[in-house]
Amino acid sequence: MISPSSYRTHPSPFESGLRSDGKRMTPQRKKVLSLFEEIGSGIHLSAEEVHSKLTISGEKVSLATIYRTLRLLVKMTFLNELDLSEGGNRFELLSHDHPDHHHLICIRCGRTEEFENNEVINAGKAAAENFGFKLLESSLNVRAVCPMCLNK
Amino acid sequence: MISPSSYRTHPSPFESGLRSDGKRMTPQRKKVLSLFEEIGSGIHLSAEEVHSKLTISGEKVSLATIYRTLRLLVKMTFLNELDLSEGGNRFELLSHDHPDHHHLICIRCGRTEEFENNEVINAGKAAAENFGFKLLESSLNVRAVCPMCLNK
DNA sequence: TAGCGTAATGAGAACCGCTTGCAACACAAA
DNA sequence: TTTGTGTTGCAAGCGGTTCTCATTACGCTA
Ligand SMILES: [Mn+2]
Ligand SMILES: [Mn+2]
Ligand SMILES: [Zn+2]
Ligand SMILES: [Zn+2]
Repeated sequence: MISPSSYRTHPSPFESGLRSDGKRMTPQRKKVLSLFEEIGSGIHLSAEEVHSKLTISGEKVSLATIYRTLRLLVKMTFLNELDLSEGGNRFELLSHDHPDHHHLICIRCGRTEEFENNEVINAGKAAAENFGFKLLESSLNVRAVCPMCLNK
Repeated sequence: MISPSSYRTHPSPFESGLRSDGKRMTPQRKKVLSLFEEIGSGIHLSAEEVHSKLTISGEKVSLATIYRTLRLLVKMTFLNELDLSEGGNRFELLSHDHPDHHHLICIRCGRTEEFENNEVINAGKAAAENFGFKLLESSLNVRAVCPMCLNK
């Protein structure tokens, strides 16, 4: 008789990515990626926010490990790292439907909206090409004040 | 007879801007702005770089004063502050011929090229408008690898 | 399923860019 | 010159991130 635990379940893309590189799956790594997958795309969290969200829901992962894991997840292209300025870098689930979006940030309250724009993508491509650079990524940050912060 | 020192020379825009705000002109402030004016626009210096350039040319200005002065010059719109990522913010002379340019940065050696693109400016305007935000500024940073860093 | 080699973690120190508190200093108005 | 207050230099402090190192634990192998 085959016990339930002996079923060989498909390793997740995360797990197989790790394995193929001599790295290991750990509960901490699972928790960090799951957090992003549960809250979905369009949310931009700082390392501290990831830490406190996990802590609040009873999971204990040290801040050092969170930083290490975020770096790893960015390198593995599960997450995207954003430099929106003001209080630390932020991370978001890399959504394959909206890979190249940009950000509109309220400098007062931090509210962040996303938008897509092909001209911006093309502008980045064109600039890199003109100077003979190999393009990696281009990011447009629009700093502004949101309606709520405007009238008060 | 009028002695040479009694000629009242026109105060610079910098000096009159300061005066009109109850602030004072100081040798330190002159030195920092002069450095930027001498090297011209299109050069992006970190606070540390400003400090070492002044130190090398025999001028002694403390790093704290340099940070304070850079902040002041940004507020007075003589300088522009850039967040190109990697090792501290950078400052450049605000050139009135190229006020709204963008940056192409080599992530290996730091080489930075400037380019202008109206579609990008319009994309920022449009995004702010769509969400009812009041636009402050928008900056496109293109991260790439320069030709020199590519072949080695 | 126990043993083992090595990757990963947690805790805290260190680091980096930047800001701030404070006493000494120096512009500029009278 | 005197005086008031803005500015400076120094050193301590701070927030975000990385590093060091002893301990833990993943997962391969027998
Ligand atoms: Mn986003
Ligand atoms: Mn520039
Ligand atoms: Zn707001
Ligand atoms: Zn380069």
